[in-house]
Amino acid sequence: MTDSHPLAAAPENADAPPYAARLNLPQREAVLTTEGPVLMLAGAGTGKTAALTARLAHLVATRRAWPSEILCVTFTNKAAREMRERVGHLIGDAVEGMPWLGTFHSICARMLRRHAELVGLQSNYTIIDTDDQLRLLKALIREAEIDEKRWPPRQLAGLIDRWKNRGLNPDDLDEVENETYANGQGQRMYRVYQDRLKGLNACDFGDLLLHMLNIFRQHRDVLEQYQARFKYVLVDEYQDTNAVQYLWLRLLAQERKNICVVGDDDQSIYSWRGAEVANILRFEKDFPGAKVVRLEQNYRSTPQILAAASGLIASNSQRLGKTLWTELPQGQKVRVIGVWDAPEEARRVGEEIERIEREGASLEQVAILVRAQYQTREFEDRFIQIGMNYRIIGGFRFYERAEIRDALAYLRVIAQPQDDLAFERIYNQPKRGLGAKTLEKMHQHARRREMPLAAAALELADSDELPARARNTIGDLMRLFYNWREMAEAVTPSDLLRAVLEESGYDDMLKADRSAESAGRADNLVELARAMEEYETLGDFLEHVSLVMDNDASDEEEKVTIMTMHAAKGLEFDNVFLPGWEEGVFPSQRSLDEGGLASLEEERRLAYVAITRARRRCTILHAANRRIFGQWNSSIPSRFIDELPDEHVESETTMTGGRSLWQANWTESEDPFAHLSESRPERSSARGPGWQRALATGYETKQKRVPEPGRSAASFAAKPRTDIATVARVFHEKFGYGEVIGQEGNKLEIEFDKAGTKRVIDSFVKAAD
DNA sequence: CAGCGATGGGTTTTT
DNA sequence: CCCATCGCTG
Repeated sequence: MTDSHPLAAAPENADAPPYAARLNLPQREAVLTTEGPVLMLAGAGTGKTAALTARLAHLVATRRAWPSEILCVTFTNKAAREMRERVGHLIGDAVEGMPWLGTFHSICARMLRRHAELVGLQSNYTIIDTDDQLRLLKALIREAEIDEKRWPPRQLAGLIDRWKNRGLNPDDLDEVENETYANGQGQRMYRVYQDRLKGLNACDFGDLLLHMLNIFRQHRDVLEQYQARFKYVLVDEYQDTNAVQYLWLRLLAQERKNICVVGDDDQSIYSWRGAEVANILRFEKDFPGAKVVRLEQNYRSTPQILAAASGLIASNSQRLGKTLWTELPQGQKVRVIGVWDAPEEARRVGEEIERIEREGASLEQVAILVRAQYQTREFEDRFIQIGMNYRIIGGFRFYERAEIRDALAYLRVIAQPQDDLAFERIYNQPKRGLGAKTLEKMHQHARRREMPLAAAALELADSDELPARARNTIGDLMRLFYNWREMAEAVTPSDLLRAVLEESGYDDMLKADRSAESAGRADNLVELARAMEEYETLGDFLEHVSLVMDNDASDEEEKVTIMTMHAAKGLEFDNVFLPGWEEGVFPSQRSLDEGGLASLEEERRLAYVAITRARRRCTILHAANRRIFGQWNSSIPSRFIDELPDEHVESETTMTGGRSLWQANWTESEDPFAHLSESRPERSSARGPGWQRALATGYETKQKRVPEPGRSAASFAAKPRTDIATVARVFHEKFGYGEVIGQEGNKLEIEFDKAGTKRVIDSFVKAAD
């Protein structure tokens, strides 16, 4: 790169090792300052990961530390994986010897396996997820005879999480905290929950960190062992650390003080789940003499995008302050488009994407970033209609699906017979005729004999406590488990799973279920078995599944990405669309209500993150009307739009001129109320401004609206299918089963059983059998 | 024990 | 509006 900016005048240093050769001056400084505390303030797109990985490579290459002596912490598995890969490019196979590169949780889980007994666990403890956590809390709340309506389990779960995030054990709660749940029962319930987890030889996500913090605090020898081992500590996304993570890090780094943290206070968007920006703001106090390095040269975005984002974030008061600059050539102004309503917004975005696609852009380089998940629907609907490939990130994760959790529950009971939560999940799944009565009996017996549920079940199978039928069923089930445990010793985890699914009757259950989803469920289980192939032992796999497994669906096809702004952090795209910039939506009303100015500033940081995802083009949209939870709201443009510097923004609205606003864009082929008359006529009688109801109803008298002509590129591209005739039964991923009542090009008109009549692109349906 | 209607709640999300 | 969950009923 040819540097003209004085700060970037990094002399081409022939002596510089390869990993440092392409770094700019501040980056190089961050890499080469190995001793002592370093705070790297890295703005969006300034190459912080490059600096971080180079630093790691430098430490190893100069023999300052073995890979196994470096602690490198990230927040997400994805970040950890990426880091491992990039470090691998720099130092080669030595990266294999980096056991301590990972997320806070996976690193703590690994440590905790070694020291489990210090907190009353065995080393094969189970890590429970939020679903199990909730079910357990619910049971405990019932046992405590607390009104679960007034004091919902979710709330208690939230409180416990927050306490753990702050590093608080049950004994550490003060009166005020205690009072926050069920009139002073918070502390007791927290304690009961922790005790019960120990009994189950289990811990939740928060415990992984809290247990390790407790161990470090109470067992100096253990702490010293790790302090001695970790010669260098590196932390990514430091602005996202919460109190417990901060305390844990501080203990580990306080001896050698070779800690390098990387973060950006302007990108702190997770305070609502316990992250404390304060951690980054006070780093210099915690580690006196810390070297502060600012990375301010942006390599990602055009000057216009950068200026727009910088102008916006300048409205925040609480920040360390950075001045981003770039040498990239001029680009286009940030566009702000005002539309009438959400459907038009989606339509407009679709058109824009088709346009840039025609200009040769890849759909992979297009993202739509929304504030809240519900906003994705509108785009999904629209994209299905025009046949645009898209993927929605977020929502259900693979391992959160019921069938996956069922399968895992079987495996957990096999691996860890004490896991009552898992046993309870599957003892009657598939249905074996064991109901609440039997469960109650098992619980009673288990409590009396102080043994796990599965063990109690085994004993009951040999007693007269239960009716013969239930007794036999349980006996059979326990025999199965006995066999599986033996099998677990001999076969691979994935073969074991296949046997379990077959012999438990789970496969048969899915086969018998003729509903639309069951085929997909079976596929997911096949996929799960396949994912297990790479694990040697069941224990390995179970740990990975609870901590590490995420499904980044590997698609071959190019797709537009639709996701939340939160999920987009750390990513970049050539073209970014930011819909829904309206007061109440973004900034979110709820956020404002709950957190006041601090929340507004966090929303603004979110806007900053969103804009800085864009490399070349950024388009912001706002609609005048939007239906939220069935209610029509008319809205005004987000204050964030006003805060964008005028000279870098180009505004446009479809609602111009003296004509009434809605008419401006209402044509035969494209009317703003298409969605109202489309297949759900009852919608037109929805509550709403009277004039709107009147209009909608009036328009509806035309009955069959001429469907929008296929103006989308995608719909021209595909050839009509000939394998689907009118009146054929078909299945559609989203709308379910239906009957084809018309065909026009590659578009089918289908009367769905559940979803009404819709026009869809034929490639989205398959023949139903 | 399954299936139904009432009910209530509905940002952001990782691990 | 859409959904998940719940308690009641057959």
